[in-house]
Amino acid sequence: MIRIHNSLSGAKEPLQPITPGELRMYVCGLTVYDYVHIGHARMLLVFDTVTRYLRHRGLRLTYVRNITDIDDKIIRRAAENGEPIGALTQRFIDAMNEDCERLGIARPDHEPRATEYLPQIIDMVSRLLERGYAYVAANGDVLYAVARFAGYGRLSGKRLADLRAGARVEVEESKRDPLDFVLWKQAKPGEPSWESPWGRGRPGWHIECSAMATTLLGTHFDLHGGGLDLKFPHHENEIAQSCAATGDRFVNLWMHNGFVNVDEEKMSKSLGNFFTLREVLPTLRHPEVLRYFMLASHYRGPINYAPAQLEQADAALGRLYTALRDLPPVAVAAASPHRERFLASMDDDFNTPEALAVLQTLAREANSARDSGDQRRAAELAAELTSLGQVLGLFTLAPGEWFRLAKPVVPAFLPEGREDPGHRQAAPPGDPIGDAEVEARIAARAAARSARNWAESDRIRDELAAAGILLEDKPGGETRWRRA
RNA sequence: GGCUAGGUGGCAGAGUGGUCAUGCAGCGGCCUGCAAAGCCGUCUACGCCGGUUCGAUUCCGACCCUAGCCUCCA
Repeated sequence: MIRIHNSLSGAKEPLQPITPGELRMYVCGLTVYDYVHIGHARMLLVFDTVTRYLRHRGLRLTYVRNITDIDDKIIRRAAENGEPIGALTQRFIDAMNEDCERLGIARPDHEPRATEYLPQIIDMVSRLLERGYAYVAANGDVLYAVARFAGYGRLSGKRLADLRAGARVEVEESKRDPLDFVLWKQAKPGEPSWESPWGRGRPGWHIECSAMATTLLGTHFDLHGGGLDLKFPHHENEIAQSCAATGDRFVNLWMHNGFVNVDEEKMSKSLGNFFTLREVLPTLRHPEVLRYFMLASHYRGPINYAPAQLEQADAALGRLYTALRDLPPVAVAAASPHRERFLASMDDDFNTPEALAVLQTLAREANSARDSGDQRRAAELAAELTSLGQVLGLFTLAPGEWFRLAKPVVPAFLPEGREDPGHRQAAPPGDPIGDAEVEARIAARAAARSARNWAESDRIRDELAAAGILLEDKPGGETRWRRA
């Protein structure tokens, strides 16, 4: 049985699909006005893992991840760039898709854009007005009347009185309650707008998700995810809107992924401590390193982004690839204690660190079997390792390919006014060497070795090492190499 | 101020009322011409103070500390 932590109850709950064998999941995606950063990547990877695993478990899953392509920041950024809004959003949607492809993140089944759902949004706002959950304010905006919704605050564990007391924002006088939020904004000159019963305007952020989710997945579906920062107020508001408009339950289970921190602080634009995938990926041997790094921590906890940690992930993943080398492909056993432990870990609220521990154990046992000469057993364990790792999106490379990839040498990139967090990597002192040249020098070394000329043999090895090429002499006399 | 998560060995990071996380780094050994990789062993961790218990890192209470949310944010 799969158990998932539900933010609504604060406890792990058994996953019970509304329709047996079938799941529907909505995840709040990105507002597209800039490149994807590591924090976004975590959300994308977490729900990619959830998707992969639930499907691996034989459930049919419809995965919806929206795109917010109209909002204040987009409008502002487009104006700054002197770029049409549609061009800006399309540019960053394309960039996001490229980034996802590099990371092996599968496209959702549906990727609705807010601007394609105006009729549904307007319809939902109308219903909220009809049912008395919304009102037209003096300035023409349509607002949600938070006090009308009995369950408000349940998801975030907040009480209306506490929220009002803690309000740190100046209250707009048009609001009846400081907590009321905008469903429909009146158009301002020069801003994109759509016709509505309340005049030209554009939708508030929260209503977009309610409209897209209920349109694509129905008024009651299984899972809803997003970053922890969306829990309040965005998801709280989604619940209020959707339940009030449809009278249905909306979502059974809410999942929230933790933040990516830098120096124990949340990665965010305002702190200037964010790193985009376009900056980070070129510092890694392969995008899988980032995936391994993310999987090595539980999805709900915070993770601290630091190059040293990515180094550790590189080493740990490299160890797995090492165990897979030079073994013949064999069929994967249908059942095994390792597979059981892997599934039990993942069934327990997607405990990926525990699942990775299973993979590492498989690697050790495969190496051990190989050491004791049991190639057959080693191959079986390696096959199992590969198959389980692929459930998590690992092992997209053949083992041999991994060892041909070098950790790249990149210049440091420093956000304004910040210390170098350690991205600068020293280039190997020697010149980079191509594969053919490496092979030639290894041949020369083999000749020296057979002549028992250890001085020459070691000289060649040191020379290669200086250029980032590491050699391993196998028992049969064959030498294999990898890039450091 | 209100609310919510946390504080685990040199580092990262799971987990559990009483033999094992796991990886990285270190140390010793095996293997190797020497290495590398690998294997074996080792390094005896659970913020602080009480309580419950035969026994607590794990349960309860207080305290200290950290982060997050309460404003846009994955």
